[in-house]
Amino acid sequence: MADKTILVVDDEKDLLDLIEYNLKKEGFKVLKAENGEEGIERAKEFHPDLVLMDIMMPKMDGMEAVEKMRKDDELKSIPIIFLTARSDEKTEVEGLNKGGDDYITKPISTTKLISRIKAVLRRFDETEEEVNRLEVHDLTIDKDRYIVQRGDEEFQLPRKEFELLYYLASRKGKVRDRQTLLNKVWGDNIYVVDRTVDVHVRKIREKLGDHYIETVKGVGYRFKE
Amino acid sequence: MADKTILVVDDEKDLLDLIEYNLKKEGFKVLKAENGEEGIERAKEFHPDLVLMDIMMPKMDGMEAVEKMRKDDELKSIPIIFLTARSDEKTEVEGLNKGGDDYITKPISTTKLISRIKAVLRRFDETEEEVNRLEVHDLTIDKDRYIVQRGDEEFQLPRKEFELLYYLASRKGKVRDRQTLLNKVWGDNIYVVDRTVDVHVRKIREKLGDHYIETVKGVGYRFKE
DNA sequence: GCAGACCGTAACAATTTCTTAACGGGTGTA
DNA sequence: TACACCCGTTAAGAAATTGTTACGGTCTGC
Repeated sequence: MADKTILVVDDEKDLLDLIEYNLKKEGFKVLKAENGEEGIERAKEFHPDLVLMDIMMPKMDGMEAVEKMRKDDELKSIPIIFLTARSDEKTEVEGLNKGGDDYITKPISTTKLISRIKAVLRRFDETEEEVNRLEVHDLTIDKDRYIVQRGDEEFQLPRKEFELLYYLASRKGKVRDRQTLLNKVWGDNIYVVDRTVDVHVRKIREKLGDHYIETVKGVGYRFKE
Repeated sequence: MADKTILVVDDEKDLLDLIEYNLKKEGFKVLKAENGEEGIERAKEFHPDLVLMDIMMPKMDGMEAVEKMRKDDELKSIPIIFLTARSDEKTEVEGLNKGGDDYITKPISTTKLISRIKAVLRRFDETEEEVNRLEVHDLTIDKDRYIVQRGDEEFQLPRKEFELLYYLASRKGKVRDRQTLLNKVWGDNIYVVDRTVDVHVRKIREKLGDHYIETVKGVGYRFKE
């Protein structure tokens, strides 16, 4: 939980400072912004782990800022907690629809604020954690941890091997020629001899056994269907 | 991405409604079912583009439903995302080699859910192009996999044989002389004796039987109409 | 800076695929 | 029947492709 950066967006400077003080005491890093526009700038620059956003603000209000963030690929996955003065159910619903992940009314006790923040961060950590897994045959290929599991065994493949395996496994059955593999796994304009793919395939087979990746002579490789 | 239909299967009505609401807001069409059995019925009827499937359900649980779907020709290629409660994740998911394409633990933020759905759809869009598949007589000639199927049999033809077969099969009934076949399958400026074609035709016949490619004496070859 | 992991490359071995050439059978025709 | 033409079939060697290993370079963590 430590080391998380939180962006606080509020036009009331006193409140901003108060929140900053309390968050820092809890070990968070804090960024501040005084309106939506500035908030988005900060977010783009620093990619905070969470945004605390006031709804009522000059220049660009919180609602609008959040809508923009949700449309921005860079920012759309950052969790947002709304702050508002009124406990008004209608705005609450609207706020959540626009893409907020939680909603807090002012005034709020700092302990409650902190616990909400931690709750949202925890939720995001968890979902983030479980998300990139692939189950093929008897393998679990976990892209978040860069680990391949088979039963109780765990294989720690080097990056390229892992990514090659992942790419093929996520297209189970489809043949891909070496050039395509290089483009997709190594990158578009990387100059590498295509036999490099062979060597990596061999290393994967060496570790996992050769019954996963099939060779299609004259064409390329394929993850076994 | 728009216009995609998503079938959500979950026994918790509230959650079902919440997910429906959020998916519709994203422009998806939504089908709902409250247990596995109903889910399969809906899937058969409407052929959704993706299924969001809860694992723990009464009547027929998600695991069982997915197994059934994977065995059903009509449904087997529909991508499935599992939903699972955090607690039973570890045990349940290990038995899931059957055919989930992803899974997500509850509770989940809607933004995360949406992004996962889009990711899976994107992956399937990319890979699921029916264009490269040819169905002739009792054969399926799949150029993506470089595999020929007949019923449960699979034939892995060498490249030239495969390409020759594919070329003829995709022009079912049309006769092509050897020179044309060489140009089209071997390439324009390849110097090869035309009897080579005969040998390849023979090999194909040897593997698949001789009732697919017909000889037209004095002219060339033809895939049987 | 050193050890070790990782990556790309080259070289050679092993394997598969392709091509050729040769022979034989069938068919039609003079 | 004899001949010409075309295709089927086979086997051998050529060619292409991949497997495997080893080596140097780079980067990283200690």
